[in-house]
Amino acid sequence: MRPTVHDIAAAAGVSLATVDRVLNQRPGVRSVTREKVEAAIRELGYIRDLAAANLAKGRTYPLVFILPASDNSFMHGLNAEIRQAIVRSPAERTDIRTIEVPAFDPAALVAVLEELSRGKPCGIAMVATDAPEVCAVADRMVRDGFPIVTLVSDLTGSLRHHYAGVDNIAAGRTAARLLGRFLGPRKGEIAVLAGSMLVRDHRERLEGFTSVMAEEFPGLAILPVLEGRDDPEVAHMLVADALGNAGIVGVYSLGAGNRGLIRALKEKAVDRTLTVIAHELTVHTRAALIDHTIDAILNQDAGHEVRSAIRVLKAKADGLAVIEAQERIRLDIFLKDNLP
Amino acid sequence: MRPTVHDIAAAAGVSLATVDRVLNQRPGVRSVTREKVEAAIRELGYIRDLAAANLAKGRTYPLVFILPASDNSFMHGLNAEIRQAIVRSPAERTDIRTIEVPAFDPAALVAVLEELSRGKPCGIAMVATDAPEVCAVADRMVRDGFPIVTLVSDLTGSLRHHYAGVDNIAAGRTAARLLGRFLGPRKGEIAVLAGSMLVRDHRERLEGFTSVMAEEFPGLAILPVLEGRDDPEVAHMLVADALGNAGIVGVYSLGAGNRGLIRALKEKAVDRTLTVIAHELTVHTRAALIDHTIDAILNQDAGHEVRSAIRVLKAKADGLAVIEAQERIRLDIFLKDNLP
DNA sequence: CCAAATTTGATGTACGTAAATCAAAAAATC
DNA sequence: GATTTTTTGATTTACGTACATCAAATTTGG
Repeated sequence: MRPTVHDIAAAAGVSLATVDRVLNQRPGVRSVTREKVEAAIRELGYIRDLAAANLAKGRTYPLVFILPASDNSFMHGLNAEIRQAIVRSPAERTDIRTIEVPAFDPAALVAVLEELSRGKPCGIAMVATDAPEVCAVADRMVRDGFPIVTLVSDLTGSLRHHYAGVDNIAAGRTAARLLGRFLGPRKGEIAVLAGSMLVRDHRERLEGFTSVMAEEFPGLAILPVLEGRDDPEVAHMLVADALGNAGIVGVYSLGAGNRGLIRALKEKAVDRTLTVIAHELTVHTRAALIDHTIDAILNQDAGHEVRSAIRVLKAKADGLAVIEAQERIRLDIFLKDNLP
Repeated sequence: MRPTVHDIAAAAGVSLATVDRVLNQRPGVRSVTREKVEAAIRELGYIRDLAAANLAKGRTYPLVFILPASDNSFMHGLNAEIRQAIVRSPAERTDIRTIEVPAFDPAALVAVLEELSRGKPCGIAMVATDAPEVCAVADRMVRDGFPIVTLVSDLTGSLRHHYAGVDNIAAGRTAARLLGRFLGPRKGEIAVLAGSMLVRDHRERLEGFTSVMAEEFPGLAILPVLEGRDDPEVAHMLVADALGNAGIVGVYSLGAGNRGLIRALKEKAVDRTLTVIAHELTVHTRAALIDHTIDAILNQDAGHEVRSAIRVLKAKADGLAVIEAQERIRLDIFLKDNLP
């Protein structure tokens, strides 16, 4: 049987009340006695029963998710996963709420964080806009004891406890290698469709992509990046226009707005053998993968990200360790054969 | 606040004892009253607090992992993950033990299951040897109320509650497409190295592989399968021998024993441009991926499989739902750029 | 309508921890 | 040595559920 508070009280020769004072760092214990108790805790290998403690305290974990107000499939999916987590809240003792902030707006995010830091949430998960002022507030809050994890998009050089998202440089590198290998000996130009170069994940994907392309596939030249603002209409226009260039042999779409990309490909490239790699598995990209319009999809699992963020925040709130391997968000590579 | 047993007792106009009798299906309740209580439970949306219940019952989850006594990297990794889970046992109320059985020996597995069915484990996870007699015992135990999940290797047509492993047909298909696309216009022969065609996962990988190859890459011919018995020495010999065939342009290694494969490749194929796809990420395959001896690795995450099996077994023991998406074991595709 | 059987209520204890109160003991101060 | 302060002990209640016991009420059978 696991030792209980009673056992350590007996072992240390003190009363239950004193053990409780030590365990919950309440005042009124001489340091000699405190050490006696701590010794007993170590010797018996006491670990408190979190479930029993939470029951006694009537504890819940108030968590806040801060999300950008972006209207794309991925953010919708992320929202849906958070709603699922809210449904599971009773069983997990969580109390989750979401706050929407304008996208790419550091000031708005800072304002929300400032507001939260006056409150009592025991954990914050945010899709971070990567700006120094955001980083500064986040770091201050971390130092004040707020568990903070970044979700999907990280904060450069921040003290945040954890990043629940994929390694976007690796994603870009992987895309480059897949594209390069799929094209084999073919030479030509590669069109890159991004959302905005102001977003960190997009910049990083591009960075990874261009570096592998330069190092390993010198026969492929990257054309100037098309910024589709994650908007299907804009993306459609840009890609349709770019496909006028007959030298293009491949496309890498590293952001959202793939509906527009797919439409443009179906209109303009029926007769051509383009190799296309896109990010994010949606109904549209899935269909395009199946009908060979797209050759591979790189994906991050929003459900995994949300569940991971919650697990990590709870663990940090309790001062517990996390299982690193479990919380690593993988870059999923989907070909038409391994779709879920 | 969540409703408690007290609330439903009050709402149904009965005593706590009666509510308890209904909740824990104890006898001595008229069906009229039982229905009154059940109505109150539904109306108030009562869900019992599992943590409190487990505390009151002093419940633990005795789980058994049945593993083949195979001496390869993957099984060692699986064992290590189970040991990690055992370390976490106190916090998770699990009580995990492992049993080793001879590999590919249905009778031995059946004997162990029979033995367990006389005992009290609340859940069994097993790397199944896919034989009708195993399936029969497993199904009987499922009907008797034992939660059973298959791990890594499934039981054809069984009633097991869950399979914690990858879709091996999809894995084979994915390998074929990767190999086909990487080879591009090249024509030639493909060597396939398996462990044993008696193992279901290997059969399935081969099945998926050959079907995609036949459908989509007619220029590539699959040579007769080399059965390396998951043994590096045997694999080395077979591959070294096969590489005498100058028509070989690609290799698919769908089992273990990759150390031998890699050695053979380094000895015999330095001057050739072979495309190689292998299963299972180990120190050896990882190094080979980095030095370009291998082009892609397909992997199943043993840690994820073990944690998933435990979550599912606990949920089944409690009659709870599982999060399907969370328990789906993904086929990881590693290129040298997205290694963990 | 009475006796027997069944159903229900009332109550208490337990699980392991948190948290509070009040009294008792020990230590520090003068 | 008396007084104040600090430290400790003893005890209780609570969290939400499980489970056991015994008495009281109700239903059923004859």
